[in-house]
Amino acid sequence: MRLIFMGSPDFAVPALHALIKAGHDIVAVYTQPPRPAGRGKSLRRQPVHEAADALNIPVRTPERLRHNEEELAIFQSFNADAAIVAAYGLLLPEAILNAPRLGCLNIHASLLPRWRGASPIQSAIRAGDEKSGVCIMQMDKGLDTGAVILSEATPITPTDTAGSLHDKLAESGGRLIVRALAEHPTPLPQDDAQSCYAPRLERKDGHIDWTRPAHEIERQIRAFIPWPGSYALLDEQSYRIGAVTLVDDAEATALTAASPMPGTILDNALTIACGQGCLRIEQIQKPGRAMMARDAFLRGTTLSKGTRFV
RNA sequence: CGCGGGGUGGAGCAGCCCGGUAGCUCGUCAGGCUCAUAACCUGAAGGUCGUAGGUUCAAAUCCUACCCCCGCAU
Repeated sequence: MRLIFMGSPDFAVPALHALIKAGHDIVAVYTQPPRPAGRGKSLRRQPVHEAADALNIPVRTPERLRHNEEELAIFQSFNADAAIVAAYGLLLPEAILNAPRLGCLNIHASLLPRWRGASPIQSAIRAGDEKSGVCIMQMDKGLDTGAVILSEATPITPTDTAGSLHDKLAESGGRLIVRALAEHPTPLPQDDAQSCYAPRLERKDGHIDWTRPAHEIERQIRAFIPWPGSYALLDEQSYRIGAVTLVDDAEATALTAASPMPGTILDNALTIACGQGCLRIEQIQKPGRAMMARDAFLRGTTLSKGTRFV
């Protein structure tokens, strides 16, 4: 088929490659404009942009599509059978949605209607969901509200991070979109009553709230790897926490017998009191340094017992 | 020229501001003590202090350039 591909981050790249491998004709790629990124703040092209360049596919990077008649005309002129959208990052106005013969199909990294929105992968892990997945939907006006054409579930393991799950789902997305175009399954409307939202994350969301239960903090830390990461403050400085393990109930009960304030360091093994239970820091990163294991960290850092992360 | 923090024996750090031939904790190796040990004691190996220049009688320490790593920004 004659397709327009719209996507930006790494998540969308496997889908682009899968479509090409399946023999589809990608007549144009839409992606976010190059943005200042990385050290040096130099302009950097989106992963999809890089991939499209490597494939010699024309790339368009409009700042917006709403109220953009000029871009709409160009979009229509591609005369595409369908547009495939994967984490593009821009809202599509109705005129765009209706332009291709088969409309616009979206690859979304959750089992809709659960986790509509910008951070479906992180949200599923943080909430403790047992599975996540990918949905192909027929896009409509709303935010991730379109009827679902195909879906594929992926279990979330106890050691999954957003990074590891992302990679599985991105690949799943590539498989599914190819199937959707080949099989034309009947779209199934979403049950809005079962929906929930996954808001766009900010750096600040990574600040660990030690008053929450230990198991929730553990999930957040995995959910926020590699971004935005989780951190705690000690002496005005930000320490990134890379991995923790839950302390079993018996030990936790003994360690927290004195009802320490959440965030308090309980022993010489970096065990931290939480709102409920406690957990042990396994990987930690101090300012300006690389992530390191607990024992390495403790060798070069003197922490008096009783100090508290905030 | 976006801002800031780092690169010191295998690991993590101190020393740098106030130049004077390298220190701490741990690891490694050997020996000792011990029923035994991740415990303790003794000893040893291991570093061109990121790279290249410069200043100086003398540079990890001051100056210049470059390389690599980390954080802010999505």
